[in-house]
Amino acid sequence: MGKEYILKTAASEKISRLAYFNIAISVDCVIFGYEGKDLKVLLIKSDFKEFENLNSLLGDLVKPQEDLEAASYRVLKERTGLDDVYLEQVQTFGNISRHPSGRVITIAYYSLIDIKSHKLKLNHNELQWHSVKGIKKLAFDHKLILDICLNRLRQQVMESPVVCHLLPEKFSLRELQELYEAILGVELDRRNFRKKISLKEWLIDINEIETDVPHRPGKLFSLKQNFKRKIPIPTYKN
Amino acid sequence: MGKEYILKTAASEKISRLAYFNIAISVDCVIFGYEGKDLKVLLIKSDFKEFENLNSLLGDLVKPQEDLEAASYRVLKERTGLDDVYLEQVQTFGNISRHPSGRVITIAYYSLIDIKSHKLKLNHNELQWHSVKGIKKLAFDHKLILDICLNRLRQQVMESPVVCHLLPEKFSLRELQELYEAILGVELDRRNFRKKISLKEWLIDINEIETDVPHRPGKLFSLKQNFKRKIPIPTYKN
DNA sequence: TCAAAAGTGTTGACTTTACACCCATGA
DNA sequence: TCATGGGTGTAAAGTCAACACTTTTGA
Repeated sequence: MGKEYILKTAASEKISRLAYFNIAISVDCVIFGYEGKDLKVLLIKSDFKEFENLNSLLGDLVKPQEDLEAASYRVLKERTGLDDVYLEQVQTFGNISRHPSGRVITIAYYSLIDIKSHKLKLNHNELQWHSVKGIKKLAFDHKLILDICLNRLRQQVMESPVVCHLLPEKFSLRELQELYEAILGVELDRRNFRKKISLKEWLIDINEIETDVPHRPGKLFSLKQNFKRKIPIPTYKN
Repeated sequence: MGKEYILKTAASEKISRLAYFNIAISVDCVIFGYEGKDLKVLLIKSDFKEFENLNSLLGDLVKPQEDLEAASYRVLKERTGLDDVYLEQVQTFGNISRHPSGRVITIAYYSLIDIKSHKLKLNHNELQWHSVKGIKKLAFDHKLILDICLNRLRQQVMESPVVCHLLPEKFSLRELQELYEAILGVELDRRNFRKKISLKEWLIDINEIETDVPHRPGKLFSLKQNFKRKIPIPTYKN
């Protein structure tokens, strides 16, 4: 059609986009932990009057010069003091009415941390671990975000050893099995579970055994180095 | 710690967030099609001087009052004239340097459309179908986005019948198998493929047969109604 | 009658599940 | 010596992969 196509330049685009500059971007982190055979999530009491007495996920606005992952890491670091954490992007939520103070699009990440070995600075009692099972209602659309992240975690459990990040560095196969059972909400057969795990070759036998258990101690394992942290995303070359 | 927590209200938040209002949001659609036993993607010649002579995905900025899915549908509608399209969010890309004109975070969707039965209004020759196989380089980080969407599509192929949206309403099992082969890049055994598909119970036998084929015509099938469009996401109640 | 694809079952290999006993340790 | 979980193998069921011939249609 007769329309002329004039090439834009970065500079001209910058100007024409001003009309769109009233959307805010945040990240929300579904921080999973595991303790007492129970999958937990770290929540904070909402500081929004609209959601008084409800908990919410941990999140923050993304800074103009900050990558999305960096923002998530910052939230984790600020809230838990941890920086060696498994983190994965799950989904972006952007309904126009999801936030009472205006248009806020949020990119949801889940992360997996070991509650016990990193005693995190729960710097005030409004920040606490909650059993995932017991959570009925959260501020904003955070219950939906939690549910979707939990689904993602469940999908990943059998395909990748990421869930080991919920356990201490060294763990027994029993602990790992209990973790799987907590995430999936099913009971697993011990022999079959061990067989399956050993076939995957995710773990190394570190030649140590449990201590302080009131029964025969089990062998301890560690996640192989190459499975730690995120599977690298394909790098981008142009 | 001694810090006082004052409840925010929507109104006070709105003001304090002004500092963040210089990030733009876009959606990019990886529009897959299928023709001549080849998986294709709809690309447009980039109108950015920085990417002269490169193609890019179809996308647009999200309007302040527009849901993310709505923005993707709008892009599809504007570019293809279609509005009954399968659409799925894949991932969000937000590296600070991914766009030459400033901070643009993009939410990538893939969509599946049937090239033949909806002759789309390719309103100028800068908008064209390209074989996915032959694409080496695209504008921005669009090659990365394409690769990740293609991976997602490949994952979905065996778990869900969404790929049928790439075929006409009525199709033969041969056509479906060829589509699977094109997406996965492998050859499949005809008997095993048919067995597997019939076990899934995704299709209904509509009691029609192919016409205009120079050989014995095959039976035609249709995707069962409940598998059309997106699997509904869990609704959110608070 | 030829060319082309439709339609259809069986076998062996492999994977998954169900299941039970003896062992090592701490209390 | 008891209670607790550690550690291990096998058989049956189910799933997956490989493979070939007859049928139907149009040209």
